[in-house]
Amino acid sequence: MNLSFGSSHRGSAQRGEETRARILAAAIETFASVGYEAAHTRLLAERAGVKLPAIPYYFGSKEGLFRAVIEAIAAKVAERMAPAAEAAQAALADTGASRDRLLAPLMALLDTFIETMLGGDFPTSWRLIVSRAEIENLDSLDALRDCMVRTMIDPTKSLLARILGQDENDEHSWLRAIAILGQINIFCKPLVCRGLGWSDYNAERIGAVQATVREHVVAILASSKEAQR
Amino acid sequence: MNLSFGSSHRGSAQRGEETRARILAAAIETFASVGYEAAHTRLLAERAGVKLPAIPYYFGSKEGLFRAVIEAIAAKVAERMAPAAEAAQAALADTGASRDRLLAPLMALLDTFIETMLGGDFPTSWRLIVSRAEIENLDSLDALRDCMVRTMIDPTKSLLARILGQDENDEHSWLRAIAILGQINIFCKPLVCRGLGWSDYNAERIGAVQATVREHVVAILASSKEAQR
DNA sequence: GTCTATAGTCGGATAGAC
DNA sequence: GTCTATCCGACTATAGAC
Repeated sequence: MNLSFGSSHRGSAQRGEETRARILAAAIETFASVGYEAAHTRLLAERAGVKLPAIPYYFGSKEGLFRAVIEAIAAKVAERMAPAAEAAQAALADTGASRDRLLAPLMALLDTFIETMLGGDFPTSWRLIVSRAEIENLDSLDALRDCMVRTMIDPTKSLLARILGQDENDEHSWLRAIAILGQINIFCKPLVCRGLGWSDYNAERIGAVQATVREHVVAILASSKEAQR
Repeated sequence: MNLSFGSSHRGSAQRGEETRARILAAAIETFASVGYEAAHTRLLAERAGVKLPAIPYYFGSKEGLFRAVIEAIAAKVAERMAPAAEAAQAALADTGASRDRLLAPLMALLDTFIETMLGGDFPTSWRLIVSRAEIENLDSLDALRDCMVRTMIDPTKSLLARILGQDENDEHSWLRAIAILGQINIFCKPLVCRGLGWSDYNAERIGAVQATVREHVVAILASSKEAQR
């Protein structure tokens, strides 16, 4: 009996890695659905199909596990945003860039962000952790916050300011960028999704959100252009 | 000794009311700063300057206290929004209302909402509880959610749709209203406030947020009007 | 109406066998 | 690398004195 142990000396390190991954995956779901405090170690262990001591063993502590969860999500966001973020940086580096040369990467950045945050690769549970990150005060959340500022807020602000021919360090430039990103952010809330009668997002619904935001951004840029004349 | 008891038979009920109010006020601060789970009854009692059993005595349980906190905040929001919400309802009831007859209450509604959420009457701690309400799943939060939908989302959606001459029940009308309110919502996050280098909001900063949102709403309405021609 | 004392439960982390 | 068993501290709520 217990044949699987016949070759256990070979894959033991690998089995450890797999256990670690299983705990991490279950922890993402659990922290998202019940929150940090209510995600007791016993519950986390049960959902992962491991015994309780596996958590301190692999992650040091409950907060160590949460930190790992946050880093995994931030890495996924950064990976999905990378092409759009690099295109934005490239356009900004071009000091003589035309309006259209700047507008295209801005729209791509916003579209990709919506697609990343609402799309199937980014399950509802992840959105909840991001939402919590915005209000909770755990040190573990810094990684996620930095990721958001670097990949979204800063490029959006700079592209908008450059298109409008304004100083990108003006307070007004920051306010405008934050307001525009607020339009996307609010759709990450499950309350809003449900309020629309949507159980979850799909390609069509994501497209509708993208269309709405694009329409608003185009309008904002158009009216400011008019005001300049 | 203990002279204060000399006339205790007269004001005992009143003293009870005052104790209740003190617990409620301290609970608002505490739930906001550390969250529901981490706001232990011992901490709540200590912050209120009362002994622990006073909480189950006056509010039944910890969640009863939280429910009372939520209801107090929802009542305050409803009170501050009442004049603007009524003006919006009145304009919507006027089936032949002109564009300007609808635009003014819309702007007043948004301005008042910004003023309510970011102003001094609504301290940072309250904003945090509202933010938590959007993601947490406690039954106690329904009162606050209903208040927000009734006083803000629904009138904003209807006014925008009427101004644009569109069906207010269209999905697009909802998406537009939610996106616009998302611009305000994002400024409620302490992370955003701090990110702007602002320790807290003041009259000047609230004015800057109002100006940004107004500018965007005007642009959105203007460009849609153009598209209709 | 408010207190002290305590009951009863459950939290995270660890020691040590296998 | 994973398990069983257990520790110790902290939690909410209540009982009963004053």
